[in-house]
Amino acid sequence: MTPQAIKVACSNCNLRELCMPMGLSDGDLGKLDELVTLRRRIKRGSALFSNGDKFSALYAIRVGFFKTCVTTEGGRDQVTGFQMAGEIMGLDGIVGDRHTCDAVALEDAEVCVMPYDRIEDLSRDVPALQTHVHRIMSREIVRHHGVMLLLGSMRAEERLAAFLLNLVQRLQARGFSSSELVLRMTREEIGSYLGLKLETVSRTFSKFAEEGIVEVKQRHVRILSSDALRAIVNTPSWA
Amino acid sequence: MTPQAIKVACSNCNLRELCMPMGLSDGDLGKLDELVTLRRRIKRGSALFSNGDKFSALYAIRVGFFKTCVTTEGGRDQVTGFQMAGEIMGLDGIVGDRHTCDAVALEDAEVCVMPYDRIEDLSRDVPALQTHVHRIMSREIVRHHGVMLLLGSMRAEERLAAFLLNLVQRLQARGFSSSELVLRMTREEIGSYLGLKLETVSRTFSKFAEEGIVEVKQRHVRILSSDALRAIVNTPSWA
DNA sequence: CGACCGTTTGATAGTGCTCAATTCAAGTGG
DNA sequence: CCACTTGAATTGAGCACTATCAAACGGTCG
Repeated sequence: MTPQAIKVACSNCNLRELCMPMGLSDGDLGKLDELVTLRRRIKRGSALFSNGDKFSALYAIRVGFFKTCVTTEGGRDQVTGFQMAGEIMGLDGIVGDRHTCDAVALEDAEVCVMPYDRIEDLSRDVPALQTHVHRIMSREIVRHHGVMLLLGSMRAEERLAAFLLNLVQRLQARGFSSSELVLRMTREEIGSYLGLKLETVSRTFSKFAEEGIVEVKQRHVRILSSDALRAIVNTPSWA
Repeated sequence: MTPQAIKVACSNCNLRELCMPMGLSDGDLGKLDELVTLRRRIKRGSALFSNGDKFSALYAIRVGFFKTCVTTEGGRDQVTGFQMAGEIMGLDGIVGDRHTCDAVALEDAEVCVMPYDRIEDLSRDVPALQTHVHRIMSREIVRHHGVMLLLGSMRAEERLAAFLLNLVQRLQARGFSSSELVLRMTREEIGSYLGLKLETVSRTFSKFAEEGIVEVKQRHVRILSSDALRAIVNTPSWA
């Protein structure tokens, strides 16, 4: 077995605690290796899949950072999420056999391709995988509830604070610093995700910086007081 | 077989085109009847399940109308959706084995209880059911993308127009009028869902009425021009 | 019939948006 | 190597939209 082949296997992947294999026994984990038939590289700025594309597989991010966004005929545009290593993309395509959003790489990336029909077959044989697939989809639904809370009831500062806390929390789970991060997206993309204009995002960053909560130099952000951020999120303006 | 027993069966349910049995063959449909072990009545104002409750089943609405909402420690509150006959509730509970939102009946209701472990077992035997469960979850994810678009990029009029169109479209699929409807929720609940205050919802209704787009008498709404509503949604204010 | 909850409507204030100018970082080509 | 171009980020001023506070109205159900 070549080193190359070893690297493909889920059982040896350093993301196995976060990604598809999460919670599977060693025995089941071996079967999962049949699932990932292919890896695909996506250059920064290009799409892994786009609205209207035929749905055929789910994708696990190995390296890189993505945004997903929906667009309407009317030209309305909305970033629906940012995805990082170990996270699963493509669930939107199951219901109508076509993707309904775009998945765009914000930096050079690599994904594991998991053909959907194989997932269905394999999860009939491996109950733990079946459960896990359900969990992944349920987690996405619960995540959306959080986003609705954010978009529906928070003000600009609260939204940005929640956004930063969410990002560092996910980065920390991947072994990165919980106080320092490099944003992979523009102010406009952050704004779209948070339901704000880019100027408002920029101003809010500046405000946080003035208050000594964060240091911001372009896309480099250092969080000086995550407690302050948490207080902003947990203490609604009307309280 | 008593008439009572006949009514329980999915195979005889008048919602089978919309609900869990959708797209299943007659043979598979018979197996589905094992799934629904119990029906449960919920009085108006009380909860089918609440945040923190142990997750054990998914629920299909037979009659009635629900809202789902999430609440934070900080006292923030957000309606995440309104559900009507034939729709599935409880998917949020899968990931953490506990429900993360409340499902409250907005009128006297009745649901079919589908124990989750049976769903998992049965969908291993019935591939069509497995696919269908995945589709239901995927549909929920795609629906959330639409809500994000609404909350993230629309103004009050656009949100309310989109809300009304969505409601009548779902009601029409259930055989109701596509121009007349009775709102089962308060202005405050509509506002929470749309990220607006109740006064803004009320004012926007009045504005639509002045413009001759709808007739509004309390919770009775008659849509006079769904084209006008569509135009409001499809033509962003900045266009 | 009366009390109460939900709704409507008005006046005012605040938050975030729009338009616009400037700064900054990183390439690109002479 | 530096002037130039380009895209992103910052900052300012004025305004539009929605929230807030407050009062009056109406329907529903004990």
